[in-house]
Amino acid sequence: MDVRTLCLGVLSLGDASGYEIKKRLEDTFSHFYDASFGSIYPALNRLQKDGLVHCETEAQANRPDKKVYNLTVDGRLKLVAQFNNMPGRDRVRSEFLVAMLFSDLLPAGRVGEMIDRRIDEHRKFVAQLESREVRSTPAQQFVAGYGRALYEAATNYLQENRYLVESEALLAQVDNDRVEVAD
Amino acid sequence: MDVRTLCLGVLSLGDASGYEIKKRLEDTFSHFYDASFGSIYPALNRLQKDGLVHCETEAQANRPDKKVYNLTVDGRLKLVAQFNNMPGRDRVRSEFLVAMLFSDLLPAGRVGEMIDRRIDEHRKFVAQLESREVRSTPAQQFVAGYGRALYEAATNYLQENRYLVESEALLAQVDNDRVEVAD
DNA sequence: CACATATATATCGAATTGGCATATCGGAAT
DNA sequence: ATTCCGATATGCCAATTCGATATATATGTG
Repeated sequence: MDVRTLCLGVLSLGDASGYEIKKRLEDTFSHFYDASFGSIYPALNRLQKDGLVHCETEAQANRPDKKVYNLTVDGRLKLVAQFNNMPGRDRVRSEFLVAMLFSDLLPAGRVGEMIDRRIDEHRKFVAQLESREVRSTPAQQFVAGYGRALYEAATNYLQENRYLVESEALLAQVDNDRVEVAD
Repeated sequence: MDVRTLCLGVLSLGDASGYEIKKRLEDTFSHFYDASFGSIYPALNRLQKDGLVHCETEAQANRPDKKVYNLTVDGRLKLVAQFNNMPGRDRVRSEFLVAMLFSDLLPAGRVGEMIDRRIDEHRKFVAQLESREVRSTPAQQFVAGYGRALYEAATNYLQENRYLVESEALLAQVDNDRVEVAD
């Protein structure tokens, strides 16, 4: 699933400019997908070249012209065709978990700070999701609920198991002190 | 956090070749990080050029020479220095959830098939994690347990809420049938 | 006996990121 | 008062990363 397909998907929910596509990804997709401007704009250009989207330019005062894209029939067919393949594995990149894995290299207190911050981010995210969930389709509720369930599980896990990495960091610190004394 | 830093991290757990780094990522990191050979080998070359790792070549019969890397003092300092910054946001890419969001475009039965497969993958992953968890450090247990907690939460959520997207797909199918009849 | 999988490194085009440039407006902080 | 930041809007570009392919062989599987 590349950014082109993703753009087709977002556009199937309603016409949008590149900028608006990015915003909708941040609003609705942020917990399971994202894409940068540097990939969205070229993707739209190529989709247009391939006749999968149509573009109408709206002149704007004091801003670049707004280019509003909509799906063509070919674009809609292409989107549907993508779902013939089973979805690939999730790709996750968590700097937080890497940091936790190497928590014994972290300065004392840093691990706790990271976990506190993480829990706070999760709380904010769930609150944000719940504020939007009311007026959405079942499919959107399903995806939002999935995010909520996982963030809640993560928060619980962090609270109940943080001692595993916090005491570890503490012990490493004690070791450091001992070495310094030995020197 | 780029692949170079990641390689430093893996090497801090023990000397390894590029191939072995990839395997360790798949074993221990697979639920929260990955990297391809195409990024690992160039990363190791550059780390060597920058004096952050040292390389010893082991000749092998019928195979390319095995290049075993280990951290230099500078490399270890560099790794520790990375953790001065707070970890960035997790980046997730889930084709599965995109497919669920557009479940009304999927052929009937396909959604259920995708969810069944997904649950099965989660079950296998948890089993694999548990088989390794016994002989690991608290930090490794923490990270593995995080993965287990999230996969279990995801499995429960899927089982309890799949009706949201399966009935949706069903209704879309009914709509299609109606259109076909109307034609 | 054919085929997949594991071992091991390397290259290369294509995809993607993230920062910068451009231009203006409104609101918040100092 | 003024400076600075974020929102709006598109686009370019270097650096990074992916995914497929090449090369060569031994071992296990159907």
